[in-house]
Amino acid sequence: MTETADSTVRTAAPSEEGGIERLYASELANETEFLAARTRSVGSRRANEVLASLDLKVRSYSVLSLACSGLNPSQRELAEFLFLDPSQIVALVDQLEKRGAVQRKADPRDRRSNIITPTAAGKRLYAEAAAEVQAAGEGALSALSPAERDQLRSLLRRVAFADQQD
Amino acid sequence: MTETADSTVRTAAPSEEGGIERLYASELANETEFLAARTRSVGSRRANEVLASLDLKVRSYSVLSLACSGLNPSQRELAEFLFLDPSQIVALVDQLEKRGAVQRKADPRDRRSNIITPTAAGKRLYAEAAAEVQAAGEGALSALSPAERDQLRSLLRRVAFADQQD
DNA sequence: CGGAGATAATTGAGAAAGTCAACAGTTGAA
DNA sequence: TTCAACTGTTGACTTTCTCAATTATCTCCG
Repeated sequence: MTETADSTVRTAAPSEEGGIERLYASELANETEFLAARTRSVGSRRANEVLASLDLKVRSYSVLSLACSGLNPSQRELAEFLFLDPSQIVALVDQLEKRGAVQRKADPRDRRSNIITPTAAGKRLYAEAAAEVQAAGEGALSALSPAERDQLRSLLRRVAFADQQD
Repeated sequence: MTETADSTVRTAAPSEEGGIERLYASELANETEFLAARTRSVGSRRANEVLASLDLKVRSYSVLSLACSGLNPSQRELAEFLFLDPSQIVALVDQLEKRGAVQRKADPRDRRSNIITPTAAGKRLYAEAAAEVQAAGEGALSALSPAERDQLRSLLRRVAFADQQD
C-alpha cells in the first residue's frame, strides 16, 4: 500500500496479443547481469545446435579448445578457468579421451596433475568445430558492426577477467 | 599430423606455478560467446551471494522483478523472456506466492493465463533485493568506467534481443 | 451454435548439471 | 621424516533442464 502505484491490473495492458517485447522495458532487461545471461543463453543454444553434428557440446568444445591451445592446461586449470568443479572436468576429459580426441599426460614437474593435450584427430575435430562455432557466433552478432563486435568483446574481457586481471 | 605444431609438452610451459592467466591468451578466451558465459557466471555468483540473505536466487529475483515491473506478465511470457520451461515458472511462482511476495491473477482477457502481480510485501522485498543486486553489479563492473558500462549494456541489449528486435 | 485445433498452466518422470565430502597419490616445507 | 596442502577421482545428493501428458480455455471455421 505504501508503494508507487496501486497497480492491480490497471497500470499497463495485461497481455495484449503478440509479444514479449513489452518486457524489454523492464528494469531487469537493463541489468547488465541479466543481459549477459540472456546473451549466453542464445549463444550456447546456437553453439550446441551446430556442435551436435560433431557430437560435442559447449562444455566439451571448451575443453577441447583449451587442449588445442598449445598452453598445456592441467585439469585443475581447466576447472578454474571454466568455473567448473574438478569432478566435472574428469567426466569431460574421460569422454574426450574415450573418443580419441585428447590425452592425459603426466606433468613432469608435478606428477599429481594431468596435462591435457590433443591428438591429431582431436586437432582436426577442433578445427571443424571452431569453424562452425565461429560461423554461428557471427550470426548471433549480426546485429552489430565489426567494430562494435570488437568493442563488445573487449569490454566483456575486462569484466569476465576482472577478478584476476587482464 | 597435419596440424600446426607437433606440440606434445614442448610448445609452452606446462603449468608454471601461479596462475590461470596464461589461458587468457587462448582462442576460447576471445570468443564473445565464452566471454558472455563467464561474465554471467561471475555475475550470478555474486548476485546469488547477496540474494541469499533475502532467501532469493537470481531466478526468483528475476521473476519478482518482472512481477514488479508494472507490465503484468503472464507465466508464459515469463518463461519465454527468461528462456525457461513453463514448468519451471510454475515452481518459481509457487514459491514466491507461498511466501506472500506475488499473486496469480486471472487475465480478464484470457482465463487460461495467470498474470503475476506483486503484493505490498513483494514490492518491499524487490526494492531491497534490487538495491543489493545493483550494488553487487557495480562491484562486478568496477573495471569499467560509467560510460563503458553504458556502452556494454547497450551492446548486450542489441545482441540479447536480436532475434526479436529492440 | 458446435466441434477441431491451438494454447496456458500444471504435473510428473527422466536426463543433465551443479555441489560437496571423502580418498589415494604426490608435493613442499618444517 | 612427517605433516599439511594439493590433484585427480569417485560417489552421493541436490538442483536444474527437458519433455510428454492432462485439463481448462480460447479461436476459428463450418
